[in-house]
Amino acid sequence: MARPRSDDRRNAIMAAATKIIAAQGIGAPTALIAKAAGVSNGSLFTYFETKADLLNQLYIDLKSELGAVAVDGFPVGEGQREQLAHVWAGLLRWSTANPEKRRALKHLNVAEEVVTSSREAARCGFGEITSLIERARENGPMHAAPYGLFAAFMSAIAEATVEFILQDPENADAHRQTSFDALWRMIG
Amino acid sequence: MARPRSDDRRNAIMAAATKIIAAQGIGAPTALIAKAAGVSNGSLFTYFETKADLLNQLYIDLKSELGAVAVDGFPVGEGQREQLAHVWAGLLRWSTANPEKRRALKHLNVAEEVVTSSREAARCGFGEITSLIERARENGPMHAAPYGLFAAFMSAIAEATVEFILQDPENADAHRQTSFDALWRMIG
DNA sequence: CCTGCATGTTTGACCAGTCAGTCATTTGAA
DNA sequence: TTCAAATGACTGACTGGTCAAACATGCAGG
Repeated sequence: MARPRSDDRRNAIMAAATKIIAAQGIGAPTALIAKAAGVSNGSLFTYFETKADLLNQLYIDLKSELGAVAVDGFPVGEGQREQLAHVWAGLLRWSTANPEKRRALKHLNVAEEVVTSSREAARCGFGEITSLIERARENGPMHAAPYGLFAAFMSAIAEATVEFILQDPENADAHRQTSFDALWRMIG
Repeated sequence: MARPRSDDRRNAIMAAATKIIAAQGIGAPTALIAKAAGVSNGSLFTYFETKADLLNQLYIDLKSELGAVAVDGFPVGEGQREQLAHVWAGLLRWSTANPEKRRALKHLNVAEEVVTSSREAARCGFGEITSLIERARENGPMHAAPYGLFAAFMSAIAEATVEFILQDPENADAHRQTSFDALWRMIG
């Protein structure tokens, strides 16, 4: 058998794409990504059918990683406030500790090339978080609001907080606390 | 004197750019914008030095319009809650009534081509709103939070709300109310 | 009223550069 | 030797921006 199509290469391309897209946005040339991955540009297209395919895969990958990190070490026995605080801290920690991944994800979030089915696929990594949120708000003033609206608020606040922490990292903890308190006040 | 460089043409290009950029994003070819404006592609570059110049002008234009609309009919004598509700309603009304302008603005907001000085220039249309927000939160639990963080929360929530209203226009009023209540709860 | 000229504007074919994706050729493990 | 995998020069499509020619307009003098 010939040298196998290694997953290592795939991952190298994904990692390179993360870096390049974080720096240059979705418009970055595939040739640059291939080069950064130590791969010929022709090879890139044996691992990903099209550029759009690469972007979609990367989106799912990053989003899933974010979801997984946020529920890691989930405090099962605790109250809702502590559980949500845990998830909140996890989201912010990953985003601030992996600025390139976050930045790439930010670009992918608004990219037209990333199709609906990819967005749905990525959502399934957030099942635990979704149900936590549902439970947390069901007795508060936002119980009647559609879930999507509330989820949009949450991720919007998270996004704004991360943006702010990256600008002012010294007060990261304070900003995290401020944003969580604001979020909790919003819930009820 | 020969036919003057009409502002009408400039505006036509701006309007066309709004439409095309809303539909295709920042990457839309200038030729398409020129065509939609009923102008040759060469002419476009007599009104705007470069594509980036056009994007910056358009950004300032749209953002200023949004700011102006939000403070239109500002209820000077009323309480802070009513004042903020007025601004909130104004922001959401403009955004939902002008989906193309909003969509174009959304693209421009994240465009690298739009430089810092343009963003600053656009901010001055929001002076009134800024001071209102400062007054509104100065006695609440967010009084210690940096202004930028709070402003980011606000515009993030507004953005999420608009997105949601456009998906579910029948319940626009309910969503507007929900989001304002959430915002007000956040303030204190 | 017409004609010719000067001034300034509009035009669109064109240019140079860029990009995603292809494919004939090479490589190297089995 | 065999053959899947890797390569990178190449292609065709497209883009922002240019520029020489065409055109509109106002005016002076016949």
